[in-house]
Amino acid sequence: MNKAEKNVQRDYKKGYPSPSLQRLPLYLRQLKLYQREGVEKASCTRIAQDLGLISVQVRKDLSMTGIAGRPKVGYNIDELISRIESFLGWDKQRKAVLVGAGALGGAILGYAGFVEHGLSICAAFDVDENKIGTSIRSCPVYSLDELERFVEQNQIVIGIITVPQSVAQFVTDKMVKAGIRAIWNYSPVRLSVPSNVVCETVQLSSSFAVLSSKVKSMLAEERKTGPA
Amino acid sequence: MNKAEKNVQRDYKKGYPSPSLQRLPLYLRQLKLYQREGVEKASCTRIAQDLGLISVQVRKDLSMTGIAGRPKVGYNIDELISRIESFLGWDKQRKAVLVGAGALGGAILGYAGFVEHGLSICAAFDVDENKIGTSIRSCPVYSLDELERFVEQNQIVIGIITVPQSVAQFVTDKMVKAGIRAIWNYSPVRLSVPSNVVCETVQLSSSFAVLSSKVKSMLAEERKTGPA
DNA sequence: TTTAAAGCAATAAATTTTTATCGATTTTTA
DNA sequence: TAAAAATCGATAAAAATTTATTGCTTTAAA
Repeated sequence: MNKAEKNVQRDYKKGYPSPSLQRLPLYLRQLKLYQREGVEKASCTRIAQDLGLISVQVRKDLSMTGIAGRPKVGYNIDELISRIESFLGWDKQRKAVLVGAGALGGAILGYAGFVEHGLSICAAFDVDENKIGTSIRSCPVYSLDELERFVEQNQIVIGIITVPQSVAQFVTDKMVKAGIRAIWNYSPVRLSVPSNVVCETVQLSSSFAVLSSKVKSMLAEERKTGPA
Repeated sequence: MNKAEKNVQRDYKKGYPSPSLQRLPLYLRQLKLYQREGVEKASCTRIAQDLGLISVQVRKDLSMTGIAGRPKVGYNIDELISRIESFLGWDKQRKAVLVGAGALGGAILGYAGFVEHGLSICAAFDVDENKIGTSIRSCPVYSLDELERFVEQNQIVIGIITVPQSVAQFVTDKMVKAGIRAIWNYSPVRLSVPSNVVCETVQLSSSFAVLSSKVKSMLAEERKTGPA
């Protein structure tokens, strides 16, 4: 590894383990399920069982939030939920805009779950004249030209990118210029952003690659041992 | 970890490192970019640079596919592409159905990229009478009642789930019963499937959790050192 | 009241994944 | 034609992540 490569890597600041962070929403969902069932306490053993994990991992993950559990009892569900939510910053609403009011954009606007994660999508933007002026899922669609003004006036923090890959970097630059600080990117391109802006890309094909690999080894297995 | 927990874990067969698998589509995309530019060879150094990775990691990842590179030159791009594609099984089309012809389903049907990954979505299914009989992105929408017959008659391997979480397990069971062997799940529920069926869940909230964590540490950093 | 069981917390071990190093090979340049 | 530079492939080291172990605490049952 040469010096240039080292600098690339060092750009990311060491925080919490990413696999653990990614499991937190699973716990949250399960805990809310318990909550709806009227259960008040949950042990790691129980949570692990219900999620197909093992208890020590759950315990270690949850310890990130600083919660204390009681032996033989577990954690208080209400407290655990609010601990996780505040750990992720999901306890307060963060304002967002979405650019690209196509099918994918519409799907994200329509997914109610994100509201529970503190994501408040205030407006969508597009260049399509037929969409501008309409509402999608009660979210107004404006012209992309108005992005900058809107972001400034409404102190938007998060930008969601659901445009075709050919214009993803262009939209990113516009967002950055407008003052967006975090970008949730649904396009498959690697966006370049300044160091004071964070970015997270959803790679659907990565997920499909994992599935494909599973399929391949399943089929290979069957050729050896015969179909199930 | 008790015995029951051990069995849960052992259910998955050890294959290739999942992080490596997830990077393969990134390489593929970059390589096709080179290809369109008319470039014939690419070194790990170059690929790493363009993707923000380091060369040894790229080299190790690509070695999964069994490709041989030449020192000082790199890999032949055409060959590397077909190696990756065949490694993932993306070189031959696999037939799929999609259940849940809502916004998310429509977005997936509309994403042309998946065709390049060997994913051939033959039909969509829904229970909404207004959708049944129509076409979305030139993909016919049938009644969910017809799923089983269609899967059997057309030898469908993959099922894509884009329904609300409340019916995800119900749809899964239907798919399994019909003979689907792989499920790509876009709902946030953990699906239970028999051991001869593989399943991969897209967790959008996990991605958002990572972004949220980045935002939190960015903001915390700024409170210490002052805004950029 | 004692004993047993469940489960948390902390620490240690194992595993997986990433990164570094080194020798060999190919190309380019002197 | 020899030396230098780039990069592969393999192996070793380091770091990150997962899993195991141990001791202590709380609850419940004998």
